[in-house]
Amino acid sequence: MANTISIRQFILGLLTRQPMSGYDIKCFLNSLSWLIDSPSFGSLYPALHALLEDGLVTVQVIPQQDKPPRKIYSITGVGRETLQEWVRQPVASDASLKAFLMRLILASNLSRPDLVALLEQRHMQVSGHLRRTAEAMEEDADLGERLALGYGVAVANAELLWLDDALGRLSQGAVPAEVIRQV
Amino acid sequence: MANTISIRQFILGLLTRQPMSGYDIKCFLNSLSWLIDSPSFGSLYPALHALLEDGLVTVQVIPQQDKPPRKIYSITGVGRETLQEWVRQPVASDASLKAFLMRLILASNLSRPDLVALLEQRHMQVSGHLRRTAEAMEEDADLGERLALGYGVAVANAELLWLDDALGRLSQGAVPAEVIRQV
DNA sequence: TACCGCATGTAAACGGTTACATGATTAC
DNA sequence: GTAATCATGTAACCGTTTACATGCGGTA
Repeated sequence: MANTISIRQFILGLLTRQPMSGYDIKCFLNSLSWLIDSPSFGSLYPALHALLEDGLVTVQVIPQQDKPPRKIYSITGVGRETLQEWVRQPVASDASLKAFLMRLILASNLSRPDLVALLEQRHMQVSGHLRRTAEAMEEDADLGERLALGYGVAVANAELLWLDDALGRLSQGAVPAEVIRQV
Repeated sequence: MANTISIRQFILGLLTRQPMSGYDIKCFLNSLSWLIDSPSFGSLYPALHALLEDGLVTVQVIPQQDKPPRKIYSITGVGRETLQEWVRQPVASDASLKAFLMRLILASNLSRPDLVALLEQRHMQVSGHLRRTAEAMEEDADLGERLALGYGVAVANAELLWLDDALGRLSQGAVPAEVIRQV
């Protein structure tokens, strides 16, 4: 059960899309920082070094005039195997929205049944939270607690709608690329 | 700009609701763990000790037979002042959903204009994310990225609907207690 | 017998941020 | 002149989790 995704594993997954430098990864993650955490360089570069030492990635150093050389990292065969091992194991039942989103971003590394399983797991978890919250709602609660609970319920319902929609398309034989609902 | 809420400040805020023991706080936070992080005892107890040393809370030790004594913490006058100082300062523009929810849970410590300001800030931030995402959507993106973005957009829209609703009620003169939308 | 709930606490380990260093180029 | 973009990296610091210690009562 992998509850927290270490940035090590996550950036390894990102490198399946294309070879990237640390700076590239940072820029990409910054564009998604409203959904997931964007690591600082202070954790990003050491993570890349660790992956390199474990043989999960390789580097190609591209010198530039008047600038430090770009170091382009590529995932290796061993890296892909290691990623598969991790990405296939089930999400923890208390996984946060961010943790789920990090896995979703790596959807390209999933087979269709695995993608369906990921979405179904999230559906079960969110509907479980909702059910338990509805039961607890009866009790007298403080203003702030009720506000936060109401907010959370609204978000959870939106999640379930999206998941139903996506799972519906997948079950009707849609290829993963057609799962995305138009905004 | 307080982006991250330290558990110190947060549990200080929780103590405005009622005096509680560390164990009580943990149980309450566990019930909300699908929305916000529930700290471990290893950070909860030291946080309580620190608040005590700073004079922001007081303890009342209640002995029990065959069990370690319960230590009930209460917020002091200084504690309330310190909390007010913190809770009034604006949220960081990159605040996460969790960070916002933590503030919302402490809504009872806010005046009505301050509550309105908190909701309006969240509204601006979320609609800003949405706008920027729509602009970036045009570009060719990977399956996982589009899935995650679609998911995030769905959640963000649900947030805006809830915020519009709550702000609408507040502007029509509803007291904070009536702001909660029926589920 | 073994585990869960109650109830507190500490120390080591871990993962991350912050702040620094380097240095050229372009823009306000 | 000051800041931002590009591009890499290190070290100190900080908050949190994990794992441990203690100990009784109820339950499966």
